[in-house]
Amino acid sequence: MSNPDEKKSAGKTKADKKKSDKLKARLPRGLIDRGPQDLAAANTMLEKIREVYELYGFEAVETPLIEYTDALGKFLPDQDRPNEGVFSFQDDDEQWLSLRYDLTAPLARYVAENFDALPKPYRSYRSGWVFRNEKPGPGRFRQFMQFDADTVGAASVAADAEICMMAADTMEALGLSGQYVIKVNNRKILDGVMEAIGLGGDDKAGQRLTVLRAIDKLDKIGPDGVRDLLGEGRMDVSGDYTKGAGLDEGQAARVLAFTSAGGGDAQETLANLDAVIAGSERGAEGVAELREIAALITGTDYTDKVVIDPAVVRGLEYYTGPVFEAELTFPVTNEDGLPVRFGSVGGGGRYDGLVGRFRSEPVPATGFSIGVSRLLAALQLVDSPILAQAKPQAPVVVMVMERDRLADYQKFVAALRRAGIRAELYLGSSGMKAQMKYADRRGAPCVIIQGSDERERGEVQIKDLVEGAKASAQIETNEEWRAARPAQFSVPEADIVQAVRDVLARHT
RNA sequence: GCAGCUGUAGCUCAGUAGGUUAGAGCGUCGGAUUGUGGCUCCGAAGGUCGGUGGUUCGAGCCCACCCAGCUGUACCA
Repeated sequence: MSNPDEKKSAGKTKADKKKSDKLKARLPRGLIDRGPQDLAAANTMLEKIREVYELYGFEAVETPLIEYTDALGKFLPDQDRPNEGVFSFQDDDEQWLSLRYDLTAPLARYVAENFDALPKPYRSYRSGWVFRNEKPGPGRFRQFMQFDADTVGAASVAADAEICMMAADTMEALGLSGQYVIKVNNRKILDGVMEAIGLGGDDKAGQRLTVLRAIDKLDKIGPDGVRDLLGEGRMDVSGDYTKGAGLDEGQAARVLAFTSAGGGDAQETLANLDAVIAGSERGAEGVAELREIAALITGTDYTDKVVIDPAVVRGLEYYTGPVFEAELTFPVTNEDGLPVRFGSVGGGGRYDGLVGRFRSEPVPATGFSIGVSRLLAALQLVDSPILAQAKPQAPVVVMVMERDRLADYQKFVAALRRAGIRAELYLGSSGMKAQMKYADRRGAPCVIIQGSDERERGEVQIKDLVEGAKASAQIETNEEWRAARPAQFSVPEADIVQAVRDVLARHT
């Protein structure tokens, strides 16, 4: 070649120029790529959930990722900040469209639009990506997957109870037996309490919402923190101040009495709640509904799995009755060994008003949503055996020794594929060593080698890479390693399929 | 949005009170070994020191502003 210096400097200037022009490959924050292991794990999980939902008689339905903005929420995007919270954009005709941020609002739209054609109660499930334009955090992404089941057109709390039992069965199917709890509460009780302390009426809606959010943070900031948020406000450790709901001490005490009404068992909790809501008609209705749910669950397999917890409120406004939350009961730590606050991995409740937005008559509905991405992250952090069994099998690699014999190699590959064995021909341009490295990196169970020597004998070499790796532990020098050709044997061409099967059988 | 912390190679990080050509480990690629993945050894590629401006004879280091990331918090229809 020419003068290396000259070549180097010439190459460098060129590369520098090129580099500054090049796009930087980067992923927007809060979004992730998923590799083969992640996909296999997620698919396994989705399949388990789907089986449970099917068993309960729910049918599949899919709606698009994009909806008219007004179908998702109450208002059009703020002209100045159209992407606040959701991702929104305008169609050709200037109508606002948004990426869905949950699967409930699109279902309500679907049911309303096809109301007359659907059997009622309509029971359906669906999974898919949803999008939120919010600050991401551990286990929180801007695109994530949910798996929902809903019963529309059934006002009975039997529908709510069924949803809870199905949520429990789903967690069992995911191998989380004894490691989760489905918490149930009823919005009407809290509404009753708020009514009783003078927070009823439309003009107090904002204040009621603040109370809901304060209670929602109970497990994070404790009763004292909640008390501050119910009153004047709270200063957190970072010095950030959150304005409170402005309740007086008596009112706050009343709310806190409600959240701490949980007893040793359902009967005790219900009795405590009766006392707390004394005098509120709406509250009494809520307790009665909870009592019915308890009656359907107590004494069954679900007694310890589905529990009444008055501190569960859910942040959303649209819930009108029973609300549910699925929570993991084991501690989760991240890669650095630090504890991670996972919160709930699923939630739901009754939303009797949501379909009614599109129709003149009210339509009762209840449903449950599993945060697939978050639950998957939790399962991965605890090395769940459910995911371990989902490892994809890597292909057998047929190596290319003689460039002009590609047709022969292709025949080997085809024979393996016909036998249902994942196989591929090496399609790169490198030599044998690189091909071995490639196969190793792919995780191939074995490679097929046929050079001129083997071809003349009508044979192929099969090298078992898994056994070979074990053998390498005993071998010190490379000379020895290469001479020994560990875990390698020769078979007639006609016996390739059977020989590979034998190798695969050894490693599964 | 608010607050704190952090930005040096693909990754994890050194970088001495401002002082020549900014380093290491891992990873990547190549060679020793033109037909054998591991180990070992040798070598190479890879950097606008987050950006801009300022102080200085001189800035990866000091100052200002900006940007990005992380953590907490708020919001999350």
